[in-house]
Amino acid sequence: MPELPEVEALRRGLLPLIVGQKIKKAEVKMPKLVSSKGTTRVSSDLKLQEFIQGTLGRTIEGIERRAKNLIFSLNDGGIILVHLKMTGQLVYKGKSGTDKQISVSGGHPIELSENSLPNKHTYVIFNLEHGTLYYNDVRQFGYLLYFTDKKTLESQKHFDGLGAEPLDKGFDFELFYEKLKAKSGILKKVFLDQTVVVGLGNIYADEVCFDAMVKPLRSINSLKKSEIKALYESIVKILPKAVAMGGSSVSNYLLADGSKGNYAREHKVYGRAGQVCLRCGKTLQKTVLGGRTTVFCDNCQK
DNA sequence: CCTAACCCCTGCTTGC
DNA sequence: TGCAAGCAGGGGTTAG
Repeated sequence: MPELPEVEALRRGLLPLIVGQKIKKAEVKMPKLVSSKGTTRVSSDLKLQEFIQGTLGRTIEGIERRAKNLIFSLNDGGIILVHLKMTGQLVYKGKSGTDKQISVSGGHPIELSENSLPNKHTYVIFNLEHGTLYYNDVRQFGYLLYFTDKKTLESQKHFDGLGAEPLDKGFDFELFYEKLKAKSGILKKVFLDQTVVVGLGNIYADEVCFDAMVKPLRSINSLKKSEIKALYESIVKILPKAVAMGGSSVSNYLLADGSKGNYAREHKVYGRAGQVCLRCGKTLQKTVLGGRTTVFCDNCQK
């Protein structure tokens, strides 16, 4: 469930591996993934051709991130927008013999099927000069969209309504406070809707609330300034740490080289309902908010 | 304008 | 053992 730390860790991992490489050819095995996003996913031959032709022979010049989106810029001004949604992966395998995708067990080489690419869930393959970039997505929720230039991307309003970037220098407490106070409703729902601050998903929303000792079910208008300050401090503490640790591999999230992130072991509440609170020892509670499982400590979160 | 419910999809877990 | 229901959740879409 790639959230901001996972997407950012992936971006940083991909940079040295693929920036500067030319796309020799893109193979698309699931045209709907490059045709549209949302719930009405229809394959389009036109979009498929635009994607293949637009990326053919272009060089990847940079990778940026906005919220949980990855933005690949091409040397002719073209852009590939990638969203991993729940189970998307971008894994790069170099041509050098160091990635044989074979492991040795008991002296006999065995194939690691989970690391063998392409696999049954590989839907887009970028053949690069020095290696191959695979897009895998078990549940096919993610998408890769091609735009001829930045203006076209902007005109389609993909980023409209998104809140502040929590890793940016400009993300200070006053900004967060003003944006949060302008909203109403339940704290966690506001975190998940990306309008105040982007990048928190179900994992980090719960982790931030726990760290700040604020219940995720609290209404925005009940929050004291000191509590909002605590939430802010937890966001700017937890997200960079999670990025540095490669994110949380709780489902099938992988880094650019196919390895797993290490932040899952830092989780204090996510996935721990019914277990003891690591801060006060009481049993962690579970509830459902906006259709999402929510875990918190009823004792030490206020 | 808003919010809540539904939906996209597969694989793993749980219960009978 | 099998098989169905439940669950995982980002976020676009739709109904109200």
